Amino acid sequence: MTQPSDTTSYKDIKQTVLRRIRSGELQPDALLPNEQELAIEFSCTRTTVNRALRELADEGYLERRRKAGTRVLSAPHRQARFTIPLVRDEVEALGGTYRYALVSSDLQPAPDWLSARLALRPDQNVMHVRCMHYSGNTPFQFEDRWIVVDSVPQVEQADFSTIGPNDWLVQTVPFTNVELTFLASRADATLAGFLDVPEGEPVFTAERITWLQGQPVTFAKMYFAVGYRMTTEF
Amino acid sequence: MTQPSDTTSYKDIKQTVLRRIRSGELQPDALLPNEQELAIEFSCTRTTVNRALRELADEGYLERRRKAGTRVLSAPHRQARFTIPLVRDEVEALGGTYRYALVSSDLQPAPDWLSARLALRPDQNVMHVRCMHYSGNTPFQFEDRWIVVDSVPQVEQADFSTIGPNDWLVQTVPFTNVELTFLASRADATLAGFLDVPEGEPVFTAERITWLQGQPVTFAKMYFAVGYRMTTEF
DNA sequence: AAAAGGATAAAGTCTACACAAAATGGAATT
DNA sequence: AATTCCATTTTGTGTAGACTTTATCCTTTT
Repeated sequence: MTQPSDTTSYKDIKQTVLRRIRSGELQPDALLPNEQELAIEFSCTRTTVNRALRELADEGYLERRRKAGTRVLSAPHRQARFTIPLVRDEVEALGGTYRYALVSSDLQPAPDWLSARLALRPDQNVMHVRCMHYSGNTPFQFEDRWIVVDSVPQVEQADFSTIGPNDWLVQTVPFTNVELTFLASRADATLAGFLDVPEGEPVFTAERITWLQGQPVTFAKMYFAVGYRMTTEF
Repeated sequence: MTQPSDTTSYKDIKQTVLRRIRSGELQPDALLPNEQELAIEFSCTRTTVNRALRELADEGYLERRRKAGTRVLSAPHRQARFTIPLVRDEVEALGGTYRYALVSSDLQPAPDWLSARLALRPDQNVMHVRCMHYSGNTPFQFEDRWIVVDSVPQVEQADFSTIGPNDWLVQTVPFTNVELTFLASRADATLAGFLDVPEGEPVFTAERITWLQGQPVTFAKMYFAVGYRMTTEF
């Protein structure tokens, strides 16, 4: 239908293999024919088969091991991919007008819990920034962020009154590793005030730790407005 | 070090390009040389360059368009990949003993909100299953699930007293599309009872809708025990 | 029996080349 | 000035073949 050419595409092979898995023709743990044989079956080259199987493995359907061959994963560990949007984009995508406001920003020694979490040496300084993100006049997200001064010395000169710490960091320092956590937390008095919700309200929360080649860069807690949903399709 | 051969691998190219992005040598929005030119620079074939750039694009660093070329994404929309674990695996990974208990299961016409959510015709029947997942004797997750009978007729004969509806579905019906949502909800009296928490407690919640080629198969709400954290690294 | 070693099968990747598909930017037309 | 159209560039994907790497499985040795 869609392919005017008469050759077998790696996409065709992916589809066919997927169909065989779904139909039960290929049971969990079953060993697939090797690339050579599949190439003959689909009358294409091994290169094409390789790409198809490689992608299916990447998507979590198959497991491949040299010499051992390719197997159907018994419990396909399918992965949900969340694209983490920038707050501004998210607000605007929802039709709102993005507005940013700095709450506080000060330099201080890292509190113990943070030192433990980021494996900091005692007495390392951090910049503590708290800020609000609004959609129009409605609170959208309260951000509570710590930036490790030793990893980002420029932070001492940064002015967070007009630019959010996340935007500033993205422009300023690269990062290599991220740990992202979602959880539900309870609004204490302070948070309830910022988000304009009753105290005790459940608040969807994301924590994000960022490293640059093993060096901790920043820890952020993001508290979302009531009713926030983090959705993905796959 | 690791590559004994003297050829340039697509991995080398990926690393080099990533380094250039991180170092600022390649600014956001910058246009990369085309594959031909890069192939000459790295003294390898265009095929190899293609694979490197294709993967970097897939990982969210680059944007590629035919004829327009390859650009550095200004805000790399890096994606978090959550591997959605089976409850049993998750409990056992945390060192607990998994235990399952059926709460209720009955056949009924789909409630309006569900019909709307899954685009069901009026009067379609669903199997409503509620069950608990424990770690030892501690509640771990309360699952509230609806299964569309027209999509999975076998469900009328299924016995959910010993096997969880999720496990049963995985074994029985394939699926093609999933929508996954995370949110924070408030424990009402019923839920508080099941999870053994005070009423009003914030509860981390996941909703999952599954389709098979456009046909809605099942809708599930999973309420997690207090303190649950969904974490990923990337 | 257990450990060590080696032949071999399977996936992993590279080269070299060809043609396909898309979309941009400019030329031609209205 | 706007629109249509088309040549050209750039990525996308396929073929054919070779060599590399890994790890399994079998054989041999301890």
